[in-house]
Formats: sequence, structure tokens, C-alpha cells
Amino acid sequence: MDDFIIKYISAYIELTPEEEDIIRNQNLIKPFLKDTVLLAEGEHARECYFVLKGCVRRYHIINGEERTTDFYTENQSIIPVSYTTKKPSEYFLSCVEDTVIALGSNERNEELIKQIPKLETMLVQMASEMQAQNQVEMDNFKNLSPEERYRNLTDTRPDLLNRVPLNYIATYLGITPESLSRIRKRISRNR
Amino acid sequence: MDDFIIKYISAYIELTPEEEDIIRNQNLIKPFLKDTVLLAEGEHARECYFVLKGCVRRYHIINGEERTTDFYTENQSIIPVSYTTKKPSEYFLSCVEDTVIALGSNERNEELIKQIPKLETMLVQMASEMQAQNQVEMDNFKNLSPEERYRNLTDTRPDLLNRVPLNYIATYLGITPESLSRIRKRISRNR
DNA sequence: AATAACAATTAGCTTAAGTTAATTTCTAAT
DNA sequence: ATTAGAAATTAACTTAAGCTAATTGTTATT
Repeated sequence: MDDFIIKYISAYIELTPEEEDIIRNQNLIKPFLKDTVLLAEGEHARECYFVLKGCVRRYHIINGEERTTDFYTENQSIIPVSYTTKKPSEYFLSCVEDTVIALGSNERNEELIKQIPKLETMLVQMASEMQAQNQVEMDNFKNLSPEERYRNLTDTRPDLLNRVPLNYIATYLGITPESLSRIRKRISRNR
Repeated sequence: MDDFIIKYISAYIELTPEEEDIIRNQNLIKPFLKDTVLLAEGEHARECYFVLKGCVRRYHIINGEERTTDFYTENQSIIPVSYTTKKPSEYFLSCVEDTVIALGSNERNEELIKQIPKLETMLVQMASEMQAQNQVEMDNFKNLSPEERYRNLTDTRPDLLNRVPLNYIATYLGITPESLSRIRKRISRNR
């Protein structure tokens, strides 16, 4: 399981065998059961996450209703806004399935960087890439209609539709479950 | 003018007078006239930007129509997706007003980091903060109605409404200029 | 001052999403 | 296998956005 992380990091920087060991020793890997809440609204996030297996859902509660804002699956990192800003979280993180996660914390990350300084170079790259990807996602969301967003999702993340209930997908697409039903019907009618 | 940048950086890390000089010498500051296109769709972005004065608009052309995706004003950095991914840009960057910009490039940034390694620490922080802010913006956009988004904009960036034409604002809010007109009317009717 | 170019608003019509509520389908637990 | 609860769909109605086109307002230029 650890080797997923080594592999992931190695795509950014080269690691010596000793460095690989340091990472293997440092890293905390934990399994969580379905529906475990990793972070609740109002809490301070002291950890960030790397999904090794399973699926985590990010959602807000607005007027008592859950609004899904993201899904994280294998090989995605989750850096809660609260982790960065050190303010209370505006949203929840919860496991949609049984999920295995590598945990990071500020203290342990700093410790690691002291031992392997080039990790910082990787962090800059990772953060930049996430930033770029966020922007692309935002642009797509803004420039596409609900129906186009649904089609886009079935193209880019077809797995999600099989592992996540449609009502979560609906709010993730910024629409109601009823609207999603209509869209799906519309699409199947016109093949 | 340079001192804006020094000030900005000093919020993240401490600089010695020598380091300040290095930055002052390295940095390229350039004025651009209104309507100058800094980056066009299809081009490879080789530079990133820091707005010292003025306003830059980011927009896509979709079915021949301009769709504004962002505005950047004083003290905001612009890291084009194309700069990060090294792929052709999907969007344009153009000056809404006469604008003064500090330019960065990969080569010059790397050179600078060699001379002032702690700059990398700042980069991690900056990228993380941008990432967090992007996420918040995305969440707001997704969870608010067009009218709420407009109200939100007048609250958080009232300056924009005075310096940017409403048709740009409309597509930035993800709606047509006609819809924005109706929303403004609706709001003014109810006080 | 007149005009041209563009920006903003208004109106009428169409389309699709939101809302509420009922119904059907699916899933999990006893 | 039955049942309870949740998820998904369907329907009827309301609301607001998109679209097309016309009109009014604003700005810049000669």
C-alpha cells in the first residue's frame, strides 16, 4: 500500500532507497469504514489526505440540505481549505465507501521536508497542478449547461456513476435530483 | 513600484536588504495599454503575472462568444493553466484598463530560487492559498443562484462594478447580460 | 454637435430548472 | 420472504433564465 505513495512521489522527484524508507516509516495509513466523517463543518482540519482506495465526498449543508461539492477517489489528494487557512471548516468530508487513506499533518510534513528538502519542490508542483486543475474545473462548470456537465462527467469520470448515488451526483452538478432524472431521460430518449 | 512586490513577499518570508535588492534587480515590471492581449487562446504561456495596477480579464471564446472567467486586479497573481501544464492556452488574458504588471518566467524564477531558496517556501504557501481560494470560489458559485452570486459580488468586490462593463460581469456570473439586467431591476424594485 | 460604435435595458416568447408531492424501484435488515 | 427506509423517477405547477429583436443610453471620435 505504501508503494502507491512512493510511486506517486517518484513521478515528481527522484528518491534514493533511504529516502523511500523515511517516507514509508513516516507515513500514516489508515482504513475508514463507509460513512465515517473525516472532517465536520466547524472543525479545524489538522490533517490532509491522500486517497489510496475508496471514495471521499465533500459536501456543504445549506438550508439543511447536503450539497456535494467534490468526490475524491484513488490517487487524489485532499487539502481542506481549513487545513490551509486554519479557520473552521465550511464543509464536511465523509467516506462514501470503505476507504484507505494516507494522512499528512503540518508537523509531520515539516519534519519530512527537513529530512528530504526536495519534497518542497514537489509540493510546489503539486499545488500548482491542483490550482490549474481547479481552474479548469471551474471554467467547465461555468461554461457548460447542466446537461453538458452531466455528459462531461460521464465522459471524464464514468466510474463515479457506478459507485456514488445519483442524488449526490445531482448536487455535485449544481442541480436537483429531479432535474438530473429529467436530463437522463432526455438523453436516453435521444439515444 | 517594486516595493509592492517586496511588501507582498515579506508577508510570507523575511528578506534581508541584499535579498530585497536581488528581487528588485531581477523583476521585470512592464506597463500595458488597455485592451492589450497578454495571452491568446492557442498560445503557450511562458510568463506569469502579478498585477501592480489595473485590471486583467480572463475569458474563453465559446461559440464565437466571449465568456469572462476571471478578473485580476491589484495584488493578484495570474498563473495561467498553460504556464503550469505547458499546453496551449484555452483562454485569453487581456487588459481591461491600462495595467502595470510584474512578469515572472520559469527560468527567472528558478534563478531567483537558487539565490534565495526560502522563496520556495513562499511559493508553496502562495500556491496552497490560491488553491484554497479557488475552492471557496467554486463552492460559492455552485451553491448560489445567479441573483445570490451577483449580490455576493457586489459585497466582496464592489470595485469591479465600477471599473468593468456589465456584460463582462454577466458572463463572469455565468449568465447573459439580459439576465443580469433583470436581476438588477428585481433587486432595485425590492429596495 | 453629430454620428458611429458599443453597452445596457426592455419585451415577448421558449425552454428548462426549482418545488412539492406522489409513486415506483432498490437495498438492507430482520 | 417481508418490510422499512432510502433513492430514483414521474407529474403538475411555478419561476427564472436563454434567445431574438428592438429600443434606449453612453462614450469616443471626428
